[in-house]
Amino acid sequence: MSALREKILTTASHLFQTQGINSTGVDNIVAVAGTTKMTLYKYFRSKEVLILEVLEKNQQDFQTWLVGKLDSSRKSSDKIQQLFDYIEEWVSSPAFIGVGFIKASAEFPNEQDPIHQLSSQQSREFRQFISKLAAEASIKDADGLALQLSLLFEGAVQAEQMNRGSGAVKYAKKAAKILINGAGKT
Amino acid sequence: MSALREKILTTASHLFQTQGINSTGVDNIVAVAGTTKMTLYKYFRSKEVLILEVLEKNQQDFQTWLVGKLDSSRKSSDKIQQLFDYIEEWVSSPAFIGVGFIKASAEFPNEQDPIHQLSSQQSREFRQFISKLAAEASIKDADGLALQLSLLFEGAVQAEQMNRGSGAVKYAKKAAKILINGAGKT
DNA sequence: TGTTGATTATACTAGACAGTATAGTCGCTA
DNA sequence: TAGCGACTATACTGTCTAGTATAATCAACA
Repeated sequence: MSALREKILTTASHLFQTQGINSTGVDNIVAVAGTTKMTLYKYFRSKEVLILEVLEKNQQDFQTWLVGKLDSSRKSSDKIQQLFDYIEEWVSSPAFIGVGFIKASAEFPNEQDPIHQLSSQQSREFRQFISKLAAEASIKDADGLALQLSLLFEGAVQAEQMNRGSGAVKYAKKAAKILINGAGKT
Repeated sequence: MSALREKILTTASHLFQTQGINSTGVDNIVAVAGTTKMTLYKYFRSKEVLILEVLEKNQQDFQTWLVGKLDSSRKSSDKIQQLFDYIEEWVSSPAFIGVGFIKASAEFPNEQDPIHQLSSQQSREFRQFISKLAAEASIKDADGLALQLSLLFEGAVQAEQMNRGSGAVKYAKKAAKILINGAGKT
């Protein structure tokens, strides 16, 4: 894949998170990425398509990283226990700038909007991923626990973005342990 | 206070939540409110001031409603237990359209922005309110529990907005009970 | 050297948007 | 009935933005 294309994607991702999606103009993106509008529109049909691709890339990068971490776990039933350890590691890293689909669904609340639809789909998929981990750990109401953990996750990311270094993730992790240990097993 | 001023505030609040703040134009607001820009700018110096007032009104309305509900509790130590019952009632009501400061902080991520500052202040104040309830219930780490409950709250509101009727609040409530009961007392 | 493809530079269109100016309408009250 | 204040109607300015058109540059390569 073209290096310029990549550069535009990462630049857009960064600007979207730090300035907001609607507040970030195409001119702004190309200026920071060191290219021109012509090139951007060569790779992306429209700003909307760019936004969608940024969302997909972000989610894929995170999922890939997370799955890689979890695969090093010895037993699959341990994975749900370690989930928030990795989430904390990820959120605490200096490179962390937020979760795309959370911000996007807030900025595009209209349910007919393709951007909103992709956002809520990603949120759903992440919840299903957690549910799978819960099921592997023989938890009875895997979907219920997954929903609760996803609430903690989204809340923590939100809080961490609202004021950085609030320690929200640390407490989310503690809460997650309590909820996991309190969940009934099959 | 002027009825028109009130009408503009509630109309703007509704449009901000359903379409996004940045995506809602002043022309749009006055058209729906059935008035003109001249009148809007008579009551609000700028769109930014309007946004700030909408945020303040929303939070005040919610807090007033919530405090009224909680005051009917017999013992003050019961209040923290009932908090999520009322939150569920509020989120499940047809009139619910979201929480202003969550959306606003997502759309205005710049920490220097007055709108972002007000949003994060409101989030902080709500957390302190929960902390006070926790302290009244003799919970040892009141601030820690309050942070966890606020994560559940914000996560649930977010989820409920992402797809309505997902039952997120119900599971948030269950999680809250577990966390409250698991918290150490002084 | 001449051609090709990717990229740049720059200027443009068309529409949206915040905010203002000016004149007019309507109802109330003296 | 005359005046006053709240509100409307409408047109305007200036700025920003997404997206396009056109020509120029540059590097690789045959």
